[in-house]
Amino acid sequence: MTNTTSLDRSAGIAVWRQIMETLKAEIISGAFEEGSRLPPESTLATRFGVNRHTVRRAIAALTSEGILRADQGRGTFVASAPLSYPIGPRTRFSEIVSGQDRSPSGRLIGSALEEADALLANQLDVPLGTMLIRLETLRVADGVPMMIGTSWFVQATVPNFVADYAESGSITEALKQAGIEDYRRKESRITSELVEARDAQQLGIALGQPVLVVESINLDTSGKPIQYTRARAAADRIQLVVNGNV
Amino acid sequence: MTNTTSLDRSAGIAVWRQIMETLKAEIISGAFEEGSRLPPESTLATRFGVNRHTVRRAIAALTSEGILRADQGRGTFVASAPLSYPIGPRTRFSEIVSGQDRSPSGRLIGSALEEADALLANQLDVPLGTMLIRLETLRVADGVPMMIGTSWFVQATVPNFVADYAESGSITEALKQAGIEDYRRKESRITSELVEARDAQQLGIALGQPVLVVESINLDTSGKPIQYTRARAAADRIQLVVNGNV
DNA sequence: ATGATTTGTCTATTTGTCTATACAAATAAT
DNA sequence: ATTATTTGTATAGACAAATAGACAAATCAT
Repeated sequence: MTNTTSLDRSAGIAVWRQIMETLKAEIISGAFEEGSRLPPESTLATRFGVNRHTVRRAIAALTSEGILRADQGRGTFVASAPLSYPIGPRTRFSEIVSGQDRSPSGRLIGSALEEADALLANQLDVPLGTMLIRLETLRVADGVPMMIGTSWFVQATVPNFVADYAESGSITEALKQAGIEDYRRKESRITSELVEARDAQQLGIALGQPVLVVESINLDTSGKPIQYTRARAAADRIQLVVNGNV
Repeated sequence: MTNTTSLDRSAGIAVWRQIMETLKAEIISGAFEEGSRLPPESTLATRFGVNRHTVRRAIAALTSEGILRADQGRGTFVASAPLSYPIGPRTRFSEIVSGQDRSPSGRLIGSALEEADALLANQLDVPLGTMLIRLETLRVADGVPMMIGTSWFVQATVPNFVADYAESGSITEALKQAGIEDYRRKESRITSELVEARDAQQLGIALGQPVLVVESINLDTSGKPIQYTRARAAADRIQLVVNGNV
């Protein structure tokens, strides 16, 4: 097996982690099937041009994630190559988002109070340190988790928001309770990242998989930002469609 | 001052790199505008709960990427915010990039003739087996590879396309040569994948990193599809901005 | 049973990262 | 001019990461 992945020793990323991620990507991509044996540590060490102990650390990390299992004398095996929901034709992002703020299809999985850092303060156009409400929601379609959303609101403008949202299950409804009758989307910024551990668990996707990240800002009728949302969706389940007449 | 991004000291990722990525994300998001001054190193050090030297290393990395510029005695400034790529019905890469004071350049890295398979035939609304021109282009901004695009055209409608494109470096120009004066975007479908080996090399990113994938169809004035494009961009370099509703 | 292979453990050494402190050099404000 | 602020440079120590070598323990092939 050849080694296209070269290690970067000055990138601020530990070598064992680079090896870990390379192996993980290969397992995910199907280069090693579930139950199959990995090359022995010594072989991997030569392949990556690295000491055996460094490979061992990478393997240890993957073992603690449940991806590998090492048996003394036998070898190291792929324990669980999780897992993709092959849900046929891709769900359209717009279908979910169009119903997003109105139908109670979102599950509240957490909320918190926190102070605005530089990024949030800028997005919501408030001073640093302003108290914000953070809302974590999970969108599910046909029993399959689709999207995790984190929304921030300025606490002062929507004081009783969490309770209202919990009751109605609708952001629109909860905003109405706070006297905000209408709002519109300012813009959405779309990018993509590797999934974080917590999101991976919630979405039921493997670490090392990409997620689509959509950051959006909603404005009230006067143009003041009232909501900043960062949604993460499993990239292999969701496709975002932008029409020409936007 | 709080920071939502907490530092992980046992993840195999150097603290300076985590700080670097946090700052970069904040610059991209617009928390610091181009030309504006960053908080002094000592302030950032307190904010991240870290020694000043660690912040300095993060800043050094961003400086060598051309994102920051540090002046002794004055402060550290945002030199050039990473690129945003707003898409819409009439957006063309070169227009956007030139609008942001970056010099556009599309490099032809390959072309071929091939028959339409089921997917392409459907997208371009032609019979199976129709001869298509496939074009591989690499977009570069300020010397940094931004995006790889694969475009398919129906050969019969643009017979001399490859030569025309090679000469002008512009798809719009090459289409004009074929008598197509104007076109508009029908829709764009956005998703994300793990980068493929060839793309990784062209874009200069590591395997296992995510890419944004934008599939789009351009129509001529009569509504006939003339171009189907599948573009891949390094997710940490390009951000899609969509105005209005997604 | 024997030997080869493979993972597990241990110690030692070198290199990289982060902290701590101090001071120099350039700039800005007064 | 003087002072305060801010970036640049230097040194030293604590700790993590990576290398190196050696050996034990389990498994497999013969």
